[in-house]
Amino acid sequence: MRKKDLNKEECILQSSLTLITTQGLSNLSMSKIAKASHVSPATIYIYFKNKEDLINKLYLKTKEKMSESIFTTVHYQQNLKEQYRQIVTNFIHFNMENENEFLFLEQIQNSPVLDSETLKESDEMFSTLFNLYTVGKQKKILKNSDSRLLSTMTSSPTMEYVKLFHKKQVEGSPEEIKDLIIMCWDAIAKK
Amino acid sequence: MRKKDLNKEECILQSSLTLITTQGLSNLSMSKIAKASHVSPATIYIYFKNKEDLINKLYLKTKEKMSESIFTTVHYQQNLKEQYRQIVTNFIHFNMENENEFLFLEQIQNSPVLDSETLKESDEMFSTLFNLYTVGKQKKILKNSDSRLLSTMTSSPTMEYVKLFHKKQVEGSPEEIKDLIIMCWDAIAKK
Amino acid sequence: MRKKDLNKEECILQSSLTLITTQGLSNLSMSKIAKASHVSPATIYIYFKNKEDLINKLYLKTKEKMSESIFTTVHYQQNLKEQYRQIVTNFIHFNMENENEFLFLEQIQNSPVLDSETLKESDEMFSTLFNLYTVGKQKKILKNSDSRLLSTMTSSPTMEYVKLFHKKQVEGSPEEIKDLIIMCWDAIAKK
Amino acid sequence: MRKKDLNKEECILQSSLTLITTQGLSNLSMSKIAKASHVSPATIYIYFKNKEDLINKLYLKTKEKMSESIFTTVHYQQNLKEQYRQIVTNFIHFNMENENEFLFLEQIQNSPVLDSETLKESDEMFSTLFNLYTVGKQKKILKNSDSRLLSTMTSSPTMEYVKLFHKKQVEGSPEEIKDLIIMCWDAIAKK
DNA sequence: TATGAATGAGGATTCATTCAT
DNA sequence: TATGAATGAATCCTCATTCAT
Repeated sequence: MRKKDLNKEECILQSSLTLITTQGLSNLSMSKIAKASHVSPATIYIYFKNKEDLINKLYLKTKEKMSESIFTTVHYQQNLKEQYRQIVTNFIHFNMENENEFLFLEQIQNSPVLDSETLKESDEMFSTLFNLYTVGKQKKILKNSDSRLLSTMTSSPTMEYVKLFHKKQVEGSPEEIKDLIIMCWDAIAKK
Repeated sequence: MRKKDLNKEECILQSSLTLITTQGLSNLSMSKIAKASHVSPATIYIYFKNKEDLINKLYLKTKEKMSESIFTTVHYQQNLKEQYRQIVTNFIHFNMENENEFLFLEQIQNSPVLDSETLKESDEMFSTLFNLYTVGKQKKILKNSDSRLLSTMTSSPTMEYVKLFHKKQVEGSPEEIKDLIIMCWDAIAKK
Repeated sequence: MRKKDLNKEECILQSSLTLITTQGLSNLSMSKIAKASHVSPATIYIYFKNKEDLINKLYLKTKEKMSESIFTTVHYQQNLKEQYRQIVTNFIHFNMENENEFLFLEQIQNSPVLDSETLKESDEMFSTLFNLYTVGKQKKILKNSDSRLLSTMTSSPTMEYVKLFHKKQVEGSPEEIKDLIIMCWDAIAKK
Repeated sequence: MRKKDLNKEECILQSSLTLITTQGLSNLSMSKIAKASHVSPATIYIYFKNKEDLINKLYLKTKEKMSESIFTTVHYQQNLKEQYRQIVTNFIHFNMENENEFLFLEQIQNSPVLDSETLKESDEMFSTLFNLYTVGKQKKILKNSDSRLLSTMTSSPTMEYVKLFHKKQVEGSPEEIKDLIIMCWDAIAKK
């Protein structure tokens, strides 16, 4: 008996990602995925319990890829603001360099297809960032708000910025990005 | 001859709104809307060209309702920061008091079903706010960023806050809201 | 109380004819006719019992128009062959000059929507021609076949010729037409 | 894995043929076909791209069946007139013995659902006959007309004859058929 | 007469999923 | 593991026709 072919699973996920970004989440169908992956519809069900499961796994995989890209180059011995700066910079670059992943995440973020388990796992990947907020609040560097609010204060404008970048309505220059990050920091930092 | 029944159109839109917030945009179907509106599927097509048209019109109607609620009580003779405070307060309250509308807008904001014409019309409803940003930048009160970024800097965290409110994870007290708005202002104001 | 507006009936029939020739009989719908005639769907039902009735009446009207065009200029004092020549020439010219009517008749000829009453009425319009065949057989000028066969022997190749003409695969010159008619005559004439 | 069931495809085509001849092409629907074939509507789409494709394939299959029946027993060493006689006799018999196929072809011949590719393929099946016309013209046996006209000169009256036969308005006796074929030959033969 | 609204039934097609191999 | 066939349910939408005015 053969092992599950990881390449095949990978391939299915990759095709799904592309289909979602090109045709929209609501136009995604299992048979389209099958066709795009050069695989039988039935095969997809070997790797994924159902469509919902597939999408949730794709979400997790994408978030994981992003999290790796964001956190691995951070120097945790540096001060908090500098860590923040590095992380957010990485975040912006990841989304600028991976348009497919960016478009996918944008579409899926508020979708009801993401189940709570998935959302929890996803949050855990970004616990580093949440810790940073918690510590920042303890050290009286950051405003004493709910960490989710502090988090949005950064993620939303940066995502918006990247969207403008992909629409070529914004340059994406280091200066611009620096300014953006400063703005975000100001929003969460204690005055 | 019979006249178009405005109640019927209203009813269809209302049912759609409810269905979207309870079952999700991707589970919305014309026959479900028909059933919920106690109307034949064919009747919907008298009032709306197709499903896309219906959703776009629902979006516009909702945005219009919101815009009215937000802008009508603003005192434009007051200074810019105070105007901002009033608008954002109204915005938060509208979304707290109209959970259905809030949930709908959250789901639809990044959806590809919204056509450019609709987005343009929607933007025009909020031109007041954009003018405020423009003026603020001219008066050197606000940071010199793209207005869409300044806008996101406010809308994203407030929407996030309202989400937490509906999940009963924040209080929604006047103090909390005041703090939130201050945080938003700090993010966009020149130091 | 107003009279039925004959122009309106005429207009509905005309629109139907055009719709059938441009979009095909199977794509004809009452609402399309209504739209094309600038009339309410309900209005059509004042003039026609139903869709079938409309089509049958359109068929009769078209056949009548054709029959008038074909038979009025025939000189019945002339000999049988000359009468035949005139009639067939008129038939060909009518179909060359009225492409819409030609295309309509082609589409409808073998359709089951034509009821027997309509077919009978239509046949009666062309009784002149059938008489000609009967007389011809009596006078031993024509072959002693069923008149319907003799009739087809003429109508089919001439219709085919006109089809080629409208497809611009045939000239439509008087000589060509003369040859065609000779061929038809040879097919039915006693040797 | 399962193989495509040729019987199923055959069955779908057969059901379609019957439905068309009994209820008319315009009353044909995919769900009716599904029901008549004891198959899910979705299954039809495994074998045919869509309704149009199904009809076109049914047309080709029917024409093929006819072409086989017409041409296989012809003795091509015999003279042209004799070949013609054999072919036309076969043609008439095929249509007399296969009423369903006959009625189907009559309905579909001038229908716009037949695409040009199908018509081309169909023509190629009958190239034998066209060659015969071409050779006949070269040998000065046949009139020098467009082969499509010569062809119609035979097919139309024979089809009409068969129609009368099925309506029992004509005997179908060998003598009648012989006379009919003579009439057709006279129409195309050089005098 | 004339009409726009209204509709249940049905149109073609695709869906997510399972079956049989 | 892998698959193409198979499917009932669902999709959006249009139909011919009638209603109420």
